[in-house]
Formats: sequence, structure tokens, C-alpha cells
Amino acid sequence: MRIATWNVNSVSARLPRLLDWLGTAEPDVLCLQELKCAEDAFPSGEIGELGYEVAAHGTGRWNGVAVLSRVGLEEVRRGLLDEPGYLADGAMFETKEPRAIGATCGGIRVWSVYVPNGREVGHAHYAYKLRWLDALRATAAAELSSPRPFAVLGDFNIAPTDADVWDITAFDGCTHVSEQERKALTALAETGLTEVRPRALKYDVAFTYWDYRQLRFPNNQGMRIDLIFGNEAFTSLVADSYVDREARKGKGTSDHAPVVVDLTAP
DNA sequence: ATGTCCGCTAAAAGCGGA
Repeated sequence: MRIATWNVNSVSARLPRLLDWLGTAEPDVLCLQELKCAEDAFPSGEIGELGYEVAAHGTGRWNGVAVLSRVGLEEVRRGLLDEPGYLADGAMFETKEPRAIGATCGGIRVWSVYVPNGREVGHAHYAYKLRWLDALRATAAAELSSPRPFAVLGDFNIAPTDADVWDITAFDGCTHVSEQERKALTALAETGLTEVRPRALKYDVAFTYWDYRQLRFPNNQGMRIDLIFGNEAFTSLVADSYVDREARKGKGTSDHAPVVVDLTAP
């Protein structure tokens, strides 16, 4: 079974590339992030023609996540357990955002997640990011009582190690590499999850994101922030994993590349 | 070589967000 995750940066803008990639990579399950469209505006017709069922969680302009599956789509759950919203400075209420959706596909439990960016260390959005990650940890912990294969896939907006950014000296004091963010990843892993590390198809590090600006992709100045964490029942099935950097080439691309994981049949 | 791109708006140029 082939499972993948991809931050598409607008499913509408990316639809031609997405349909093309589905046709060539042929994932059985695809977790999407940054839909930037409402649930009822999701292009499930075109995607359905390729044999995929769709569960989407989106509200419009920002965020939005989905699971596509051609091996069944059950037990869909939108949002985390006790998921926090974003409490902006001076705001009276939190705003909930569509950043997580869970589903069971062919016996595998998957979560597609889009972790808050954080903006700057110390920003209200950074506090939100850490609270949100704790809710993700609690949600994973609650579901891990089941022995079935389980994985969290998505855009974590965190580089697990200094080697996962193109130049750590360019990230001094920045989000994505801070100790608190990395501790949140460790806490998530301590629920019983191990990171699946993809192969790089070119260069040494399997970056998954390159900013559109400043020729970051041609210069391979990227970050590895799209991650996959699985329990033992999941990771023991892993036959291969890689980042499809070809999908980042050319016109009309996302700023992220898909991460693919191939499982042997359970 | 893509020297950003996306979606939204008391809208068609400027803005927030990434």
C-alpha cells in the first residue's frame, strides 16, 4: 500500500498538478494540507473520477486538510481531542481552524495534520502552535490504545534536527527549529511513535519544502518539515519512503513536495 | 532560472499569511 502526504498550497490552484500526480504516483491514500478551500468547494468530482473517496475539513481562505483514499475511508474525525483555537493578541475568543482530520483506510488509521506555523518565537501564534501540538499528542495517545497500524502525516512546520534545514545559521532564533518545538515532537514520539525518514532522491537531505522566493528550490535551500510518525504496527510494514522532489519542479507547483511511504501488505 | 504565490476584498491593487 502506498500512502503519501502533500501540502498543496491551495487544492484549487494545484488541481492540475494534483490530478497528474495521483495518476503517476498512484497513492492508495493521500493526506493533503493547506487546501485553502471550504469543504463543499473541494474538487471531489475530478478526484473521484480517479477512484478516490474524499474526506475534507476546510473553511475557506486558510488552512484545510483532507484524506483521499481508494482503499476505503471510514471513521472520519474532524479536529483533535480538545483542540485549541488561535487566540490572537487582544482577541477575546479563540478561533478554531481546520488543521487535522483522521480516517481509517484499508485498516490503517491515518491523521492528516497542518501544524500552525508559529510566525515568531514568543508570538501568540507560537504559543498556539505548542498548545496545538500538545492536543495532537493527546489525540495520538488516546488512539494508540488500539494495536492497529497508526500514522500521523503532514506539515509539522518543525525541522526535527539542525541537518533538516539548508543552513542552520540562517535560522538562529527562528521558529521551526526551536527547542520547544522539537520537544513537542519528542513528546509526540513518546506516545509510541517513530519517525519514518524518507530517502532523498537527489542531494543528501530529503527536504520537503523550499520557499518560492530567492531561488530556494534551484539552490536546494530547503527544509524537511513534512513528516510521518507511525506506531510499531505501521513502521514494521514500511518497505520504502522518499520525497518526490520532481513534483516541486516546473510551473504551477506547491512550495512543498509530497512524501511517499510504501508499506508491504499486512 | 520560479529572483513568490495564494485567496480575498465597501475589489481589478493591495493585503495577510506562508
